[in-house]
Amino acid sequence: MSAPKRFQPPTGTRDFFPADMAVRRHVEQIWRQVALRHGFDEIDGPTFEHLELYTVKSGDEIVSELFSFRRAGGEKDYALRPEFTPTLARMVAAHGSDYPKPIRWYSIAPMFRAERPQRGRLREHIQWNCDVLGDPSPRAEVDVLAAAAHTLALLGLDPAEVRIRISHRDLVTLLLTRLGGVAEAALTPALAWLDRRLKVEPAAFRARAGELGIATEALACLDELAGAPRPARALLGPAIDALGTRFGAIADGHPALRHLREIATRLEAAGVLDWCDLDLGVVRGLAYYTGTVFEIHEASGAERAIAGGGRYDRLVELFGGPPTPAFGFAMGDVVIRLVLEDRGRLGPRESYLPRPDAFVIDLAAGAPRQDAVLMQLRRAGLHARASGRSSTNLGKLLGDAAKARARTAVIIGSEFERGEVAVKDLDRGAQQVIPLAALDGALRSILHGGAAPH
RNA sequence: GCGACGAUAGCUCAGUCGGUUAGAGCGCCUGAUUGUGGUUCAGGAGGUCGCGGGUUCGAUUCCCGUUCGUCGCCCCA
Repeated sequence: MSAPKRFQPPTGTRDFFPADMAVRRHVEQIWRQVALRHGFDEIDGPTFEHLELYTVKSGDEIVSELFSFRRAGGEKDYALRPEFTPTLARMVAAHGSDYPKPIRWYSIAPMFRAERPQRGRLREHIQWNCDVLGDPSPRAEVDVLAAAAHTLALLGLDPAEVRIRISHRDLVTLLLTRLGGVAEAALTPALAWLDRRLKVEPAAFRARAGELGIATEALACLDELAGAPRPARALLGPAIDALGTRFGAIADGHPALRHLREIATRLEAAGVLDWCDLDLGVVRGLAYYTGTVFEIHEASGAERAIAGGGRYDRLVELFGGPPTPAFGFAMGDVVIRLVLEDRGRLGPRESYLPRPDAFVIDLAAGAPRQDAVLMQLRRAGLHARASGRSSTNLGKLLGDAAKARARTAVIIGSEFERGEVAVKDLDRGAQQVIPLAALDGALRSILHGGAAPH
């Protein structure tokens, strides 16, 4: 026999052993719970798509960032999905008309990218997408943003720790053209450079901005509006309060500003406005965004963006569907988990594993009666486990029960001949002898917090 | 695709200025007169020092390569 070959997981991927999986489920369950409560239906699509789905808008450069492949002997190019939105837009373009508008869908699924892993970025991660399609009004934004804020709260974070930074591409464009003097042709590179504003040296930023034709007036305004994001509450007041004296007068009455103010009004009513900042520095790199864009960041700027999203009113049309305004966002599991760890919001990993309702111990090791009791409990809907060892040492078996974090131990001993078992509440230590026929009820009474009768 | 740094027990790490049997804590297994746990005590198992090559009398230690990881660049979904 040849020497065994040891395999490691591929670069940038993760193995989820039980405790890690339990933490993952903790986050996913909150995502799912929020989506459900907010009226989103779950969908999914293929894990890989035709490569063209991603290149049609972004050009061929993006291929190097995708895992793309071709079936042996085949001629079609495929790619593991790097994001969900193209799949969603494709699905809506094909069958969106079958559903009443607005469509509110979510998905929780793995996404892939071929880049070198670094903090907060792996080659495979689990991503939650939440989208509203067919509603051009600010209600779409509010539906999504409220779900995002609700999620942050349920994860144990508060508005002092994480901020939802909201922006609008039309406002940024207006600023660049009217105040910055940027020509139409230079708009796209100017927006792209803006996206990098906080990642490069201020001097380097100004130098390149000058080349792009962005006037110093606009840069000063950006420093004011994007350097220190102001609470989105400012949108409830005059335009000058929200956008400053220079830009406020120009933007006053602009549809984009009106849109943002309507969003703010509704966010206030929903009780989530205080999670939000207005930050025109948020542009987002993706080409398909058309209006409102936002990112969620840890307040101190630590870690990468926790989530990001925006309006993509043209994308469904681009994939051959009817004109369908859309707004959505995506949150990955990697960064949010880092933030929760940074903030000490995650307990010990093991604490997320499900606790067995009952741990069945048979003092005559290996007897079939143990299987009978286990199945009785399982048929009654309880989570029942037993030790894998063949010991009859009750102390050790109770140790196993404690290690499994079981809530009760069902001990099968000599009483079994009389049709009885001992039931021990492992959290409180109390123990009683119960007829087998009454076992389910006795366990449920313990599990539901009722103190065992003394 | 590029750069820096790292890899010793299941986990977190110490150590070897190149030299006999490589250590600790935690975890795991066994036991402490055979029906009561998460404490204690005593034992025990477990490492080709990531992998491959080179230098050397001798390499876990030095050099090169490689894989994986961490952090950054590019890019950003």
